[in-house]
Amino acid sequence: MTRLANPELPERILKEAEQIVSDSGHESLNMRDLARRVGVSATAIYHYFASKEALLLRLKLAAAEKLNRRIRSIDPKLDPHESLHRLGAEYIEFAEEHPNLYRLLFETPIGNTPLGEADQPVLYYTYYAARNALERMAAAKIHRIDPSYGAMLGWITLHGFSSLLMSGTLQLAEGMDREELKQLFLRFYTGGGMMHHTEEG
Amino acid sequence: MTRLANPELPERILKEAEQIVSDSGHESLNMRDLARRVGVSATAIYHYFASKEALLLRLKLAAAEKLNRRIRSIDPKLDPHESLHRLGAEYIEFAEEHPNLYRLLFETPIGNTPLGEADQPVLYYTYYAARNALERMAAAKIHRIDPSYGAMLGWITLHGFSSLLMSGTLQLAEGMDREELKQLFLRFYTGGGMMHHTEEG
DNA sequence: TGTGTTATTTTAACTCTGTTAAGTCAATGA
DNA sequence: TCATTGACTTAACAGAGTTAAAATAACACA
Repeated sequence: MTRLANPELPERILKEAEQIVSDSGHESLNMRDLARRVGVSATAIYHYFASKEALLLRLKLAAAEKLNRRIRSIDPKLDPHESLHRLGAEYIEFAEEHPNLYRLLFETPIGNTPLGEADQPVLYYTYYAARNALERMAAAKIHRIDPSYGAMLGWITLHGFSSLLMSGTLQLAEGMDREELKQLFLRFYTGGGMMHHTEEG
Repeated sequence: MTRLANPELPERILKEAEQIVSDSGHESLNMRDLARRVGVSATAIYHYFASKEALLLRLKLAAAEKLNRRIRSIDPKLDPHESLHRLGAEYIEFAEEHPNLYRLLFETPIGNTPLGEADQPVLYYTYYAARNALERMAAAKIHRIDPSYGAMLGWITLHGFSSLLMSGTLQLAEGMDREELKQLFLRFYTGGGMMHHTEEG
């Protein structure tokens, strides 16, 4: 059966695949089903992507770019403290809006293929952004933590929040409000830490 | 071919399956291979476990118990602050020693089966332990954060650290020492937070 | 001791999924 | 015009989860 002209098939495959992953999680991506949706035979995909894993890796990078775009949208003229706060908010909101993309980003050691060197910056963007803010703070002598370690700590807490609450592994404990926890978290993350905060005390 | 007596087959299946998952990750658990190792036909497993997913769920609970045992081993006579610190150390060390079990614990929304109510406490043990310490602190008026929210924040950061660094998604940034980050993290987590710590500054 | 019943396990087989091999067909360029 | 290449398709294999049916072992009771 003759196919109607298929402009930019690889793009259409990627788009549809992202849709599926975003809707249902990477574990339910299925080559045959994907092909059917795109309107093409299953093996056609292999003309453009070496394997399912390669395709997932492309989606992973696309998801990272999507998150990074958000982070880049933060007004660079903000003072570093406010920058950090907005970074956290954007990060968490990305995870809230696209939990399955977030899972794809961090949950899968996609096969055993570690990403190439070239892709690292794409996945480390949050870290670099946080470090940048901390370096500006250090320059202004606002505090004394090492920016590299500090940025890592910041990222760690952001990831903890996003992963633990958004992945569906875990509900909130009884009587807890997610929005409230989020606000508390954001202050905790940029600010005083667990012990110094005064909240619902 | 006659099978030699098979005392407690389900236990042997579980043990072998845990071995595989712990060594290679839950994604590489394979019913046929598992059966072969145990020395039994593939379908024999289904006499004791309804499905692969059910088996993984058992392993997940077993992994949770393993972590909880560690937490319970903490001397209850410690003061709450020291308790929290030890809790963090045990948690992280569990993740370091058994990264694949840790992944099983938090990474898989095993199929769509949310755990039953009865299993929640097993998976929330860390949270309860942290909350208990914070309640003791609150009682002693050491600080004023709400113990429920505080415990959640603590767990979130512990999970962030364990997940981000242990899952292999991510290497340490250049020039960073894992042990150093861990120590810094533990002080951050119980103590002052990112902004108040003085480290390598 | 024999015999019926149940528990335990095996063999065969089905389905679904990733993937490879081989073929079709249209466009293209010498 | 014809060989070559690109963009696909159909056929088919292998591995994995799972079910159905058959075989064997264990056991309870007459």
